[in-house]
Amino acid sequence: MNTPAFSDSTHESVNLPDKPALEGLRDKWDAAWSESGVYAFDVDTDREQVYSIDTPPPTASGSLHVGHVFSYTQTDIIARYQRMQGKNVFYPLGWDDNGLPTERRVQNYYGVTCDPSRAYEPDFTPPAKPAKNSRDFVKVSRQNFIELCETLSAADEQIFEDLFRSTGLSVDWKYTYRTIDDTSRSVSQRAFLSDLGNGHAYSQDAPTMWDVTFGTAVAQAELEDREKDGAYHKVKFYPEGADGLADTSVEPIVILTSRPELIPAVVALVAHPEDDRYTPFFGTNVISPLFGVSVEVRAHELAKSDKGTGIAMVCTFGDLTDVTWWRELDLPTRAVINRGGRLNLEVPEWIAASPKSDAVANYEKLAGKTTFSARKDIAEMLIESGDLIGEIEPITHPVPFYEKGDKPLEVVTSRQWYIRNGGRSAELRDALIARGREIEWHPSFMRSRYENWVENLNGDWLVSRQRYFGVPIPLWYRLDADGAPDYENPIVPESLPVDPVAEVPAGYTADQRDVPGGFAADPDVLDTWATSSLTPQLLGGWSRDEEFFSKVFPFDLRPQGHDIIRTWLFSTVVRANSLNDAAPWKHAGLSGWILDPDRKKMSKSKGNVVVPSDILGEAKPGFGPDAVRYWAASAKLGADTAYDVSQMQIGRRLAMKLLNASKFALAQGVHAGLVGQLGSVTHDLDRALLSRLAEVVESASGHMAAYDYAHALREAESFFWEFTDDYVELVKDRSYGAFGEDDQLSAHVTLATALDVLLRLFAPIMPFVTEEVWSWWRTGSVHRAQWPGREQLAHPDFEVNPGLLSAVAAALTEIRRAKTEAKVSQKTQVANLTIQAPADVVTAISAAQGDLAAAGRVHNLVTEASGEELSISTIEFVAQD
RNA sequence: GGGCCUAUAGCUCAGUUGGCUAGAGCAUCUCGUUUACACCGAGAGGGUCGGGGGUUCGAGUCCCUCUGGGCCCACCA
Repeated sequence: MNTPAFSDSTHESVNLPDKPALEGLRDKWDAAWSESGVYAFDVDTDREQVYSIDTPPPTASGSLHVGHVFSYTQTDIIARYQRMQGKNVFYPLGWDDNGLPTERRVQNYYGVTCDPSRAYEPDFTPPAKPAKNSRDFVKVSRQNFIELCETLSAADEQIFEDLFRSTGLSVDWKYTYRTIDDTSRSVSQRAFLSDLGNGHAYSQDAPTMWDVTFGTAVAQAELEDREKDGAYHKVKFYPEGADGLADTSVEPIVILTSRPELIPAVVALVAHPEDDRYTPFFGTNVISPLFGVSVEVRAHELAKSDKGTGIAMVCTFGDLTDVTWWRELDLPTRAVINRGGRLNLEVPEWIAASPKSDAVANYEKLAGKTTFSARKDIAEMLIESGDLIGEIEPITHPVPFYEKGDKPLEVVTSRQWYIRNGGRSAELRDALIARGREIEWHPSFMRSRYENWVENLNGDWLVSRQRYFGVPIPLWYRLDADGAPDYENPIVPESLPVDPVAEVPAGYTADQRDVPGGFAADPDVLDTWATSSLTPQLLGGWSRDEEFFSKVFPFDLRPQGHDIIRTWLFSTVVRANSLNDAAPWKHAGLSGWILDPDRKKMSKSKGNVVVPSDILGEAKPGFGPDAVRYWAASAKLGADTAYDVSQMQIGRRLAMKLLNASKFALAQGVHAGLVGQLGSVTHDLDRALLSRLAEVVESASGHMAAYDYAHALREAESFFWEFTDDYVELVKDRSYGAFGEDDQLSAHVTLATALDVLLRLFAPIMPFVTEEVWSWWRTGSVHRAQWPGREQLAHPDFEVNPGLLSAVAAALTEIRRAKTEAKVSQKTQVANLTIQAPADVVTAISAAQGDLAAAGRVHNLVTEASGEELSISTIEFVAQD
C-alpha cells in the first residue's frame, strides 16, 4: 500500500510565499501530481481496500461544457474523500468514441464516407481539404474509415484529458479505454456471444421502429416524442357488398386518421369489445376507400371508445399499437412503406387483386412518394372520391423520433438482434427491479425512475444497427442451396475482435462469401449502448484478467446523469445481471443538470452553453479550478443547478482566504510539530474552539460518508469563516506573545491543529489551494493524508463550557457594533467598557476576557451579571490625539 | 393519463428523526480600511416558509387538498 500514515511530518520548517496567489497553482500541482503518482491505483490489493468508480466515458467528439466539469467534479470529490479514508481508489476514465457522433464528425472533418464494399487501402491519406458537399466525399473502406475515427478521436480525447486535468480530477490516467479500441470491441463481442450462448440474445424478424434518414432500426430507449403538425382526416369505410365492392347504400363506418397515406396498408378496423356502436360489425368486412381492399372489423381491449370516432384503422404499420393489434389479432402483413420512408414502387398484390377497377391506378399515383407528400395527395383523392367527411382538421400532436434523427420514425419489418431486458418477461423484469434494490441510490428517489422505466418496457432491447461504424455483430450465417441464410444456427468466430464482413469463418474460403452453400456475414453493428453497458466489465478486466476483476467488481460507485437512467444505467444492470449474476455497483450517484440563468437546460442545440475554459482560466474573467469546483460542490447530487458565476466568486474568495489565513497562522511560528499537541492547549477559548471543530468534523464526515459533500462543505466553510473572523482575531495578541509563553503555545497548537484539520476537510473540494498550503509546512500530499476524525481533537481536559465560543463571539460582535454605530474604526482604542449579560454568559466571557479585551482594543473591560441579554452598558473611547 | 421532484429573504440555496426569536452567501444600505487578506473588514435592513384544511402541547418539517414550476414515461384512431 502506498498510503502514508497520518501526520508523519514533525519537522518545523515552514516556507511561506511573500504574496500568496491562486494563479499558477493549477499547472504547478497538476504537473506535481502526475510526477508523484498520488492518484495511482495500487494493484497489489484486495476488494476490501478498494473503492472503484465506474466513471462515465465522455463522448470526446462533442465539445466539453460546464456540465461535464460540474458532474465530474462531484464524482472527484467523492473519490478524494474515499482516498483520504485510506481506500485504494480505482478511478479510471474511458472515452466513448464509438457511434454516430464520431462517425458524423469524421465524415465532415475529413470529407470521407464509408463504403463497406471497398477494399482496404493501407496508404490512404484523407483529402487535404474536405469537400464541402457530402456528395463529393471520398469513399473509403470500413477499415480505413475506422482508422480515421481512431485518429481523430485520439486527438479529441487529448484535449478532453487536458481539460479534466485542469479541473483537478484525481483520475488514474493509466487506466483508460476507448469504446472503439480492440479491447472494447473484443469485450463487447464476447459479451454478446456470452448472452447469445445463455439465451439472453436472440434474433427475430419483426416490426421495429426505423429511422428512414439513418437507415437503421432504433431501440425504445432512443425514442423521443416531438410535437409536429398533422391533420385529422375522417374517412369512410363501407361494408363489403355481395360483389366484393363497397356497399354505398348503407351507412359507412367512419374512422379518424392522421396518416391517410397508410390506407393502402390497412389490415383491419378495431373497436373496443364493449362499444355498442360497433359490436354489430365485429366479424364483418368493410372495404377500404380508393383501393377496395376488404378488411375485417375486430374487437380489442386496447381500442379506446373516446378516441377519434371510437374505431381505429389498423395498418402494417402505423405505430406500435398497430404492431400489438397485428400480433394479438393475428392480422395479415401489408407493408407499403419502404426503408427509405417512401411508398413502394411496386403495386402491392392485395391492391392488384382488388375488384375495384381504379385501385391500381390510385396506388400508382402514390407509389414512390414520401409519406409526407403521399399524405397530401391521398387527401385530395379522398375528397375527389367522396370518401372524406368534412374538413381536414389541422392538429399538432406528438410524433416519435429517433433522438438523433430529424424525420418521424416508421415501423418496418426486418431481422434484428435483441437482448432480453425484461420487456417480454415478468420474471426477468422482477429480477432487474430486485437488482435495482441492491443498489444504494443518491438521491434515493432516483430509484423510482429506474423502476418506472423497467415496469413500462414494451419489448426487448434491440441491439442491431444498420450502420458501418461500431462494434460488428460477430456472426456469420450459413447459406443453403438457394442462398437463404440459416439464422437459427449462426457461425461463431474463433477469435475476437472480428469483423465478419472482412474476415472469413473457420472452414470457409473467401470465395464462398454470399454464394449459395457458402456463408454470409451479419452486416450490422451493435447499438452503442451495447458496448457502453459494459463499462464495469471493460474497466475491470472481465474475461481478460479475472483476478483484477474480482478486486474491483461490483464497483462501489456509478456516477452519471439522471437523464440516462433508462439507457446507460439500465443497460449496465441488464448486462451485469446476465454476465455476472450481480448488480454492477453498490452505489449510484445521479448528478443534476446545469441550467442557464433562465433555468433552461444547458445544451448545445439551445446555444446557451458556457465553455469551461472560460471560467477555469485563472486570468479574468476566469475563477480558477478551485472556485469552479466550489460551485459544483455546493450542489447536492441530483439537484439541477443554475449556472451561477457569483457562486464561483465566493469559491474564489474562500480559496484566497485559505491562503491568507494559513499564511498568517504559519507566520506566527506555527509549525507541523505543534499539530495535535493537545496537552499544551490550556486556554479555555482554545479548547472551546477545538471542541467545536470536533463537532464539525464529525458532522462533515457523516455527510461525506452519505455522499452529501455539499452539506459537508457548508459545515466546514461556516466553521472556517467563524475561525478566521472571530477566533483568529481574538487570539492575535496572545499569539504574538502578549500573555506569556504558555498561553502563546496554547494558541499556536490550536492554530496548527485547526489549520491541519481544515486543510484536510477542504482538500476534496479545493485540491489545488489546499495542496499549496500543505506544501508550505508539511511533507507529502494532503490528498494522501487521512480524513480527520473527531477523536484526534478529543482530550480529557476539554470539558469546557459549550456556550463559551458563541458567548465570546457575541461579545466581540457587540463591541464591533458599538464601534460601527459610533462611526469609528474597529481599531479605535476603548478606555472603559462594561458588558452586561446573564451570569452563565459572564462566566463564559470571563474565561476569555484577556483575548476579548485585546481584540476589542479595550483597556479596561468589566463584565456584570444581569437578567438581560448580552449588551454593552458603557463604552468610553480613548480620546483622540 | 401514470410516476417522481420542487415551491423558504430581491437572487442562489441550507434547515437532519416535528422543539428556543426560521439561517447562510450574494445583492442592497451604512461605516471602516495600509503589518494574513481590497480577490478586504465590521455592522444593518430584509421572510404570513406557494394557498387552504388537518394531526399535535408545538408544524418550514407529518397527513389531505388546491395552485405554480420541472423531470421521466404513456399518448400517432
